[in-house]
Amino acid sequence: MGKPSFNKEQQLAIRAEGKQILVLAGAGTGKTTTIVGRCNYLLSKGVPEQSILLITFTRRAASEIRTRLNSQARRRTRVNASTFHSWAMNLIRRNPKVFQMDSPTLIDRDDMLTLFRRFRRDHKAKNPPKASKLADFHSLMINIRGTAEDAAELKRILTSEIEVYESASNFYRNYKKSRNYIDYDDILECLADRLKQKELAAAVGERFAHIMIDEMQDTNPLQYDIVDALAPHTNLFCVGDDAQSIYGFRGADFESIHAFKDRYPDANILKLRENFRSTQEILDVSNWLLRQSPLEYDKELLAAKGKGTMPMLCDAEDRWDEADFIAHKILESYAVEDRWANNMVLTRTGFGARAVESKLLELKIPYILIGGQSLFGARHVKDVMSLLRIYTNRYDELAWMRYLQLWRGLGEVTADRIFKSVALDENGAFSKGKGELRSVIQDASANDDFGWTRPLLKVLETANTPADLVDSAYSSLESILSTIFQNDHWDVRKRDFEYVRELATKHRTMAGFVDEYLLNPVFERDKERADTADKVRIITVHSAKGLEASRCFVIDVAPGEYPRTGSTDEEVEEERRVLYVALTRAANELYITRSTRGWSQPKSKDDNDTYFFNEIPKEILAYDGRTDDDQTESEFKIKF
DNA sequence: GGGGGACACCTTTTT
DNA sequence: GGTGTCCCCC
Repeated sequence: MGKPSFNKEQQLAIRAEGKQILVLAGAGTGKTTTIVGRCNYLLSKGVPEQSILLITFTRRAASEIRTRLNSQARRRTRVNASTFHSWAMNLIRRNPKVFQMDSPTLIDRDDMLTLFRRFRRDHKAKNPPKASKLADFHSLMINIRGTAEDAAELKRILTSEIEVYESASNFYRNYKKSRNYIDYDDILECLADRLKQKELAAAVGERFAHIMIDEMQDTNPLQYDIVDALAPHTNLFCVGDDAQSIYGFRGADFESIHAFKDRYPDANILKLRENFRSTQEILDVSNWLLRQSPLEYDKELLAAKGKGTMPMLCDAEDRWDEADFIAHKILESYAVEDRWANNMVLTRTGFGARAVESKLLELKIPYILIGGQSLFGARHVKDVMSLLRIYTNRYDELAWMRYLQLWRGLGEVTADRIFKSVALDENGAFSKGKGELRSVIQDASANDDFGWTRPLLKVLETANTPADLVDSAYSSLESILSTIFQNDHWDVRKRDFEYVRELATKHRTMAGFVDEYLLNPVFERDKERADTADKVRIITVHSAKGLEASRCFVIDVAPGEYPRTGSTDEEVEEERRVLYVALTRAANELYITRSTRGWSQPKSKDDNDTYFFNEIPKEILAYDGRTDDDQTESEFKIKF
């Protein structure tokens, strides 16, 4: 990240004129560099920092950009780099009247699933699908701004089943509304709907006169509605690559980027073609993968740095053998390079890298795992946060239910009764008239057989900085939590609260803190400053987009996994792009590993037929059998 | 009404 | 290996 230098195409993009600009940039062509360059260019022309808004799709990408901006400016800039969600949430929080949202409580996917589970229980007769399917369906419907039928078509749901999905969706929507909850999708929906008002769109567009959007291909219809509303009032600078569109499950359509010119007829479209990241051999394999697609990506990346070593496909016996191979390659390289962080292990799923993780642990190789469970998704943290959520919003039913059930002998039915008695009036409406939470709890404490009123009263006495509240909540729940988790790594879990407290010190209000931890999740094992530490990175492909490493291991590239068994044609293509993103993270060395006996064995013959690497030409990929020398063919009988 | 044991079923991906 | 769910007993 030294002094930035740009090639011709990048310079053109950085200085491009026009109200709407789209930069089509292949993998490794310096997208982030260009965005940061453009940003600095605008600043040098006198554009005020706070009128620049930089939108990314993951919090990781946002913080990456922020870091680069800060290091170049040698201070904290006031350029706003954030995800669509956290930017929109801030707008809404600061303007409750405009958005008609009076301090709503933000709920996460866990809460969402809890509600859909409740629906399933109450509607058993309808034989509803899994809560996660109901949730995905609802979310997709909102994100494509379509009807239940539209969502059903994308999800291949039978017409006869739409009704259940739709009624679950309605239940969920009504529930949120009655309790003043908003979820991730509501944040964007609320903004998109309100921006239909021209004056508001003009005001927001004026406030954020330059909006830059990274990974434009991941924009879904709901987000496009926001962009479209602002487009006449702001300057748009978008960067994207159709071949890296991997968020179809969230409603993004990779072809929408091709329609940019139709959407904005005066748009200025530019291209970045030169790849600075990888060796030609790595790009040859990546290019080959895209060429096999029936879709015309028209993408042949050319390596600016020329030739290097041949990527390698490695067949291991099982997951542990695969992990062993990777760990030893890393150890070998460390002996020469003296740097762990040159290595990145790319996994498709959060749990897929478990074998690698334990192997690294065993060999004492430092690593961080990115994209796993977030700190605030951990049960014990949610338990403590439920107490603080009640403090913030006494009508937060989900928090009450979780909190009350911490007590032994206090189950769902009793919890529900208590919640109703403290938060609702006789008509089931919020009991605004019942007085302060403190006096309500005090009244309840008279016949509290369990002791649930004590922590609440204690928290209510606490001076209200978020850090003090976290302390107070934790210390009053410590004994009960240590009992609950006594056989479940309590000693490890309890250490998390120090970190939660530290995070809380950065916030002035509890509501702001709660928002922040849901919108910018902190990853459990990401705690010790990922960016500065020298560690091997184990990361999901989705989180790795935009990142690179000198040596990459793409694991579990086996039949039945790439593409996944039972994928539709569209899904197969999305998975091809997922693999493409993974391959193009590598700068110098690329290892593609798979095992014949893992958890994901090919489930059918089809898996072998559709497998992406079936026909890979020998000339572009080296091969390591990992078994006896005479055995050159894997058990899959892959033509190689 | 709550707890606990036995069972099945998984496992995308992010905000 | 973990989690959700069902069912039976206190």
